[in-house]
Amino acid sequence: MLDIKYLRQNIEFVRKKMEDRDQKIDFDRFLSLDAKRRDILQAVEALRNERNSVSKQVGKLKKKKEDASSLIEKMGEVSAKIKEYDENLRLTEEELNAFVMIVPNVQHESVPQGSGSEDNTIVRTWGEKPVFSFEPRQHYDLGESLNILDFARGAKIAGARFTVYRAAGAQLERAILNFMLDLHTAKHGYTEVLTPFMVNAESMTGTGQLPKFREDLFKIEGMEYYLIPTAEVPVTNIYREEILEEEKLPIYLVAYSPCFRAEAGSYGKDTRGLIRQHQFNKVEMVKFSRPETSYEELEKLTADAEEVLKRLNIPFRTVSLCTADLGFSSAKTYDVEAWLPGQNTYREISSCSNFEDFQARRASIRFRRKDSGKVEFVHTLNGSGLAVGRTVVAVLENYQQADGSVVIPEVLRPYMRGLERIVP
RNA sequence: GGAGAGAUGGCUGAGUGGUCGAAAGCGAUCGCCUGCUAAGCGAUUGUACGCCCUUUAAAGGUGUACCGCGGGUUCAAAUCCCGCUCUCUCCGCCA
Repeated sequence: MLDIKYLRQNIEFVRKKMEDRDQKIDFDRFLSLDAKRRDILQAVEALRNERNSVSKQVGKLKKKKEDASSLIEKMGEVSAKIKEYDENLRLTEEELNAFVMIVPNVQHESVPQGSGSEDNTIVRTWGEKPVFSFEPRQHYDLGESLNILDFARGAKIAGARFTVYRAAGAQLERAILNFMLDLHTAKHGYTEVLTPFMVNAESMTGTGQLPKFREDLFKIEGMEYYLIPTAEVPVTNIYREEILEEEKLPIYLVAYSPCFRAEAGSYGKDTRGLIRQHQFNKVEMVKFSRPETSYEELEKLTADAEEVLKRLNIPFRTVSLCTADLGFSSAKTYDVEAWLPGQNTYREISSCSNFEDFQARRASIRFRRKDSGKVEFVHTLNGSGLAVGRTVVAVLENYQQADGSVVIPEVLRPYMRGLERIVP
């Protein structure tokens, strides 16, 4: 969320930024709520001040065994008034809070203006697209004919958008996952964490899923637990309501987790295959940084995600999301898109974002400056490193052979007991 | 699931209705002392939100709130009452 003070003082700037994001937000209502809140606050604080000082006098009088009944009577009235104002204040703050919680982040100045994914700008492309002497097949065909992906049985035991992996397929998923975790921990300086896969409402609010995107989440019935849609949620919330030492920054964490997404409103999109599932595995990188280095960290984070594809020798391109595609909490996002020959297109396989202090303010994640002793919000960043299921898709499609087999990329072979090829 | 104990500042830990934002100790920072270090001495040591002042900064002044969370009693609550959450101990069950 945005800082209320910042919003108050830069209302026209934010108004313009939200127009660029095509967000219709009633900032006049914000201004009036904010003014109302401060009016009530001043009134109630004056009353409290009176009550505090008179109550002290009462204490002194009673000690001297003198009469204080008139003061007590008067303060009874004051207290009743305070109660009234408090209720009013609570309602106003609730409204104000509800408003601020649904205002998206202010995008960075480098974010391209646009009205759809066609306006995302291509930052770079890497790799040689493989050339096939045959018509390359889509991953779900390959997966079924190799008997490593079973969509029918996934649907039977759970429903649409669930898949059973078997044999070399299950092994490939696990190999990719371990390869990525090892790369990020050994070469990129991340510390691995393993978190709960269910979280409470406070955590979901901290990273921005709640209150606005409730319908995208799976909730446990009868309990205040939500299944995580990404490890970003538990990992970012590790430091919720904490003040960190400046020397500890930047903090790099990497986590494997399954991700659960209701995919509300995606009917008809990517209905076949592994691309869009209710449950998928992901390796997620999360950073906590000082504000002045967060954009530098975003570049490094994106490079860390790209490195996975480079080592797998899968062609990709990186795009900077335009205002229309930018997520609610993000100030700037790069999507890394892997080349999928079967689909003859690039598909998102990683999304790397700088949230600046947007999540940190919601989650109250702060740090203390060493020289001044001042407390400030950290900047949080995260990026997939990578989505595992989609990486399986990319491997199958890029490494498929004329005979229907799939060659295992060399870096994955140690994770698959030396297996070089998946054959029908 | 049953029984009991507890939750106070960066940490340890006092505080059972008023002078408590909170004793004491530790730690930290600054200063003094000192050939260096240690010891010693002195000072400082939370966060948030308002208001005043100010260049919409910083600093400063001032007020309010916060002793796990939420409510209640009272002129007045860290302290009394109710509910909740979490932690610990014992018993049961369990991967």
